Amino acid sequence: MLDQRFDPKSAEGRIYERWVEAGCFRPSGDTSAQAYSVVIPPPNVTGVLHMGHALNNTLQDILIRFERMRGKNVRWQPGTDHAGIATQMVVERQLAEAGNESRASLGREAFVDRVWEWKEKSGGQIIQQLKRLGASCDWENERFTMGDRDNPDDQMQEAVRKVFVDLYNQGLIYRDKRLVNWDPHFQTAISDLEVEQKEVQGAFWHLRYPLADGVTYEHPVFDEEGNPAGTETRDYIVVATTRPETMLGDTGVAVHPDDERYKGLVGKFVDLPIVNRRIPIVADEHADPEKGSGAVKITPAHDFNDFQVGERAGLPRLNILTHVASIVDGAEADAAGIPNAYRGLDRYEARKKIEEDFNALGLLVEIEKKKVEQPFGDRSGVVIEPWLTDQWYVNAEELAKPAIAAVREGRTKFVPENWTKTYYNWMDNIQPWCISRQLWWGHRIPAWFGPDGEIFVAEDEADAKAKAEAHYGKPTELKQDEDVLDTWFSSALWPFSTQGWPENTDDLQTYYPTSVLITAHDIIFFWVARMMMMGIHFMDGEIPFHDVYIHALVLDEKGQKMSKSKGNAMDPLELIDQYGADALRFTFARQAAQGRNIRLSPQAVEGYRNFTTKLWNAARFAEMNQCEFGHDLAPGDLKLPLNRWIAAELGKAATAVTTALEAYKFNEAAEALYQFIWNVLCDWYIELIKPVMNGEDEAAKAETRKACGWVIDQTLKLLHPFTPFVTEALWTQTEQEGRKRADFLMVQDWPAFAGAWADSDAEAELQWVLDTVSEIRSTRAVLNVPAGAQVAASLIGASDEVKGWAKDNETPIRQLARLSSFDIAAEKPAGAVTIASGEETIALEVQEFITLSDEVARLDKEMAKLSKDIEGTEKKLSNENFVSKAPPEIVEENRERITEWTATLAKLRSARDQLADLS
RNA sequence: GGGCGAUUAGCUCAGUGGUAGAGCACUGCCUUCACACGGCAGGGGUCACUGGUUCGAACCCAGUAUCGCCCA
Repeated sequence: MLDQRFDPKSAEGRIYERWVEAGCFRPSGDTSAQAYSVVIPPPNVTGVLHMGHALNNTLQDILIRFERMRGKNVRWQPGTDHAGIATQMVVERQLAEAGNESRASLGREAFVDRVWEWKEKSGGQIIQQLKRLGASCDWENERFTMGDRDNPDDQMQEAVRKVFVDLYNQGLIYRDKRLVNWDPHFQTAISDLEVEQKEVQGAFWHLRYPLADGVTYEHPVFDEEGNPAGTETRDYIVVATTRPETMLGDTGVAVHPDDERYKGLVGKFVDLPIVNRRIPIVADEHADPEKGSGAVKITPAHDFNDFQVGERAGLPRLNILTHVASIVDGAEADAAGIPNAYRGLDRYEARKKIEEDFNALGLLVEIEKKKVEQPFGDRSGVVIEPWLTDQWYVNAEELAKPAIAAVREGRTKFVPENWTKTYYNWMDNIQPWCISRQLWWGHRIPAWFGPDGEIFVAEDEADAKAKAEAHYGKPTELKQDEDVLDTWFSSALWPFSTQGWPENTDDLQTYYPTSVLITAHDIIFFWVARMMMMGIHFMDGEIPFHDVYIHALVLDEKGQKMSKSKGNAMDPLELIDQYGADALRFTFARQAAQGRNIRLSPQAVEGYRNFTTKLWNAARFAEMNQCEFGHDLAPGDLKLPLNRWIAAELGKAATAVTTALEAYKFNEAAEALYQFIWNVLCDWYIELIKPVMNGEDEAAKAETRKACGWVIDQTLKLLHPFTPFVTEALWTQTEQEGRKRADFLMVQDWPAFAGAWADSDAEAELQWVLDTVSEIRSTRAVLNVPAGAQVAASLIGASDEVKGWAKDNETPIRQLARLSSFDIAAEKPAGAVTIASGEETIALEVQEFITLSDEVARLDKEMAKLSKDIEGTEKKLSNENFVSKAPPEIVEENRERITEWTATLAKLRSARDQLADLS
């Protein structure tokens, strides 16, 4: 006997264990079956499960379970990425807390050992959390982007080395000195995507730069109202900057070529104050005449725009900052002519001093407070410095070409389709990808330097040495590059490295390309773009995934992004504790409409928990009524219209779910199931079979027990991808003597009925029963007939077919509508209230319970509505254009409506007239 | 500045050309033998606005407004 309700807390873990033990998550390995593969977007090894993960993995699991049940050879590839900065951060913090030890004091090797230890012990928490969600990943094939600690020949590492070496040999990886986003806190380069532009309170410093060589010019001036007031002679030019300290590195001033004010100054020079550097005034369109004075200082070594201006104008690049963002000292400072007072100052101290010194020199025009955009490191939270360094780059532009083409040609499709634009937009403007990081945790770059700086790129040191010997003509000492690769460099290989590449394994053959990548839009650049580039390049032009499904972001109830700092983050694990994983999953599915974000509220989750309870109780009812589970049924097996009808409804639901899932319309699939289970199966079918179960007709009982058990079995299958735990629990617990469940629900065959159970006769009959019951109930309620009162009813003017339906369904109708009798009559009993619908009439003998005014109101209201509907439809039909141009079936439909409504209206009017007589 | 999206019931949202829907909330009734995490019945909407296309528009087109996200 089933408990009164499902207890997720005690059941979920146990069920999951049983699946794992039975190896249910393994690919079937059936090579005759179609392969279906998905790689998990590998979560960060330091990560904990947040709502985004929960949604992402729920959707993946729904598809995975669905396709597994459809008999495909399914691999859901799990794993984590090694998250260079994040992981290094965690371990450094631990070291500091534990014994005030630093990364530097420990040394590289020992530090990396510590990171591995941390990873073994506490890394990958999120993997355990995914299991609580019910994720049916192929855990036995779990991968880590750093591979295996104890095995330097590990294939995950080999893949990274091979990709690097190959791309280098193909000229697609190179070393270059460019501006990078430098994180002065972590002292490494970071990617554009790890930089967040944030608006903060800042200022524009308006500075006077004196013109060199005694040059002067006429500058327009304005009066207090802002009207032109002639010109004044100036021997200086004003520049505005948000970062005054960078003036130490200025090597030019730019004005717009069309700016009349400064036309005469182009080609002249400025004496840069403080450093006394003579720098040119150049014309460049980067200068915006509308902004500030229209003249901008150019610091090519410390600003991305200025870098380009400098390149166009041939300006030198002067570095003035160290790796911790203080002003340079020593030879570099000598070369740049930086005064001693500035050397070694932190960037913000330098800013203050520049301000003071300009003020003292009378060269500070004003400090204009305003909001400015500043780049921040997303992990360090400090302001990023554009910094000139030697780094390794991937020629992303070249790799992007086939990746763009693959989408243009439809070989990879975005769902919803509008994300292709975002993809193109980024890919079309892609910048060289800086792949080196000044970290210790990561894949060490397989490049060695000779004493003269000659570079030898090779998969291992021996190979590099051999190359060096060939180059120098003798064995030569080499030094490996200190840097590691961007984490995303290895993640980009995920769809093929996880399947055994560079070996041409069976897995690779079978599971690449993957079927679909499921991710959120904010990761298109990180994931999709990079995997596309690497996948196509290294897999002979074969795309890494056929579809890319972009799902919503999960927002809080107010529609705001969840974040720790805002304090509005909901913990998926807490919701799972409270309502069960199934409830959370179903909530996601139900709300995952394409192209729209999800606002999550605990109340919604509670509602779907109630839904699972509803299902549970339906099964409980079936069990209490000796329904038979665990058997097959064919369309001819059912004779009773009631059972044929529910089978037909089930068939429709199954088709709806299948079609929706095939199109990634999770919300439609969930909706179809919700409607079927609650509003059809529970609200009607179970209520309708109660009289059968309590009745005397043993044959009907036997068939209904079979039908009901079978329908619930099929329903469990259909619902399983969405709510795996409660459905599996029901599957197990409804196992009956003599009908053992052959296997877990999760490995059952997906119900694929096509139209086999469609049954228009049964559907018409039951639809009539449902309508009849609803109309009687509604009339009773409107007329305030006491809920418990049993009233006599009769059916008048029905066709023979309807009379037959009425007779066959007399008992259920009586029970559901609370009738003492339901007879077929020739005419309305005196005083009875009538329900008019088309040709037939139902008379309710409720005189003793009702007031005349209620009945008058009921009839008037219905007549008013009908009249309005008729009027509208008549108007439509009187329009010649409508009749001639609209499809005939639509016209016909409208004509039929009029006929039916008119008949009903006439009956209502007659009932109303009789009432008027009574009063 | 560029791109994308949203605007439908009190709230959260479905609905891509043919009589406006769901969940929650709300109102009334019901301790009916699966379920009060429940049942039955109800109330509630100029589908943001303005034009256009069409026999017919929440839906297609153009524009406006407001809000959001991404990129520069």
